[in-house]
Amino acid sequence: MQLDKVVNYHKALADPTRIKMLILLADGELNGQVLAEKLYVTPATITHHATKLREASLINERRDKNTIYFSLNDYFIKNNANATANLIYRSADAGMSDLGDNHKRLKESVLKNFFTAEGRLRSIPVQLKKKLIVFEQLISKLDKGRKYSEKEINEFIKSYHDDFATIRREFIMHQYMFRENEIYELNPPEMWASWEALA
Amino acid sequence: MQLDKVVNYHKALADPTRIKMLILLADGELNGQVLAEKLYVTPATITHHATKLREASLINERRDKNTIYFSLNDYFIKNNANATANLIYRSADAGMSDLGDNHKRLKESVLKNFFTAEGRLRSIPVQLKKKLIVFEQLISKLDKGRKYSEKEINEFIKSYHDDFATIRREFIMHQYMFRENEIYELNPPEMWASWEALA
DNA sequence: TATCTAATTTAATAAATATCTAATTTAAAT
DNA sequence: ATTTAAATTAGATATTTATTAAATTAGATA
Repeated sequence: MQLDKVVNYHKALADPTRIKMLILLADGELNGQVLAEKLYVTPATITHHATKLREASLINERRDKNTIYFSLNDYFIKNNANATANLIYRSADAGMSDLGDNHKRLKESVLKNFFTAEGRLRSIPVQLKKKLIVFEQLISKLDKGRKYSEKEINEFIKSYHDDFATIRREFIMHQYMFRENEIYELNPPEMWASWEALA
Repeated sequence: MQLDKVVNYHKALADPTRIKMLILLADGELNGQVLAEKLYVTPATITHHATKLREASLINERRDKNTIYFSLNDYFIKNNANATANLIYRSADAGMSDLGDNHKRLKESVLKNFFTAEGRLRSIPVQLKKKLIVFEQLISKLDKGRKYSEKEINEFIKSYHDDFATIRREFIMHQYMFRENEIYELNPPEMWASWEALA
């Protein structure tokens, strides 16, 4: 269940000292001593908070001699927020209606640029919006209601892109599929992390 | 200071029972008794959580006779998430000349400050937004459609900055270029992780 | 080897918080 | 005016968590 993940993400951000740490790190990497000084707490406290931020994937670390430098993990800070709305609204109006022209155009452009003429995936988009378009294109090739073994899923993804592990993980993360006892199955579209939540 | 607001927002979502309440409410309004029953807690507990959710503007209430019906406040659930990233990224560098203006101004400022008169890159910006501006400036000097060897790419980057390895890696990471069999080539701009995603 | 430095762990404490039961309030309905 | 149903408040308890001082670890460096 990803409930815990969402809760932990918010717990990580539910403390003023940790938010201040992130604000400081937005200016560039800093080590524990410096953070402690700027925030008027002891290094032990920084270690404590760094652990929580690390567990939520909000920071990265780099060691240089005895010093550990912390920096932001941009990706997770930006994208985890969506996971919350997606979790809450999974059954809500993911319906048709206002598929704006913009999105239609973006979709065309993404499908054209990220897929080869043979239909292979060139690379995984970095921008979430585009990534979801790509994933939904792949997902549309799977059968609703059918149960897939992990091996089958891997083979399926590999027919589009070599990095099947990443993509398989993201399929779960964005709730296109769910896994139970090593068996994978599509979720209903209402549960997908579709682009509409991102406006 | 909006720090408290952001912290409170995350505190409100940092509890599994409250997230479950919101998930239930996504299907439509419910009163306290029903919520208590579905979540296996007492009405008093629901009152407690409702107070926190109300303080974070995540729910609305409507009274009908003796019954109070709770419902989601869509607006705040969808929009407060951005406030966090904004707080983290915006309040950094508050002293510099790029205060929340349009992108054109920021771009001018970045190009002016991060490049020498001779066009060399002084340093790699830490802030993602600025970093992408710098990268796009470099990328604009490469030829679309042309195939580059790794050595050529290294030489090209070195003409701007000594740390060619980092920059080359980031070119790939942010999808300005792709690499195949040691050959580098520009991606179309639609694939770039451009600044627009960060607003 | 001994020493220095940054970070972590440990143990203790104080504050915050999630939950319950029991009592109280609110606003009908009888 | 009494009764009833839903919600809130108050008080108690157990858990979590933010913080610190002190001890320990992990890497340099002399």
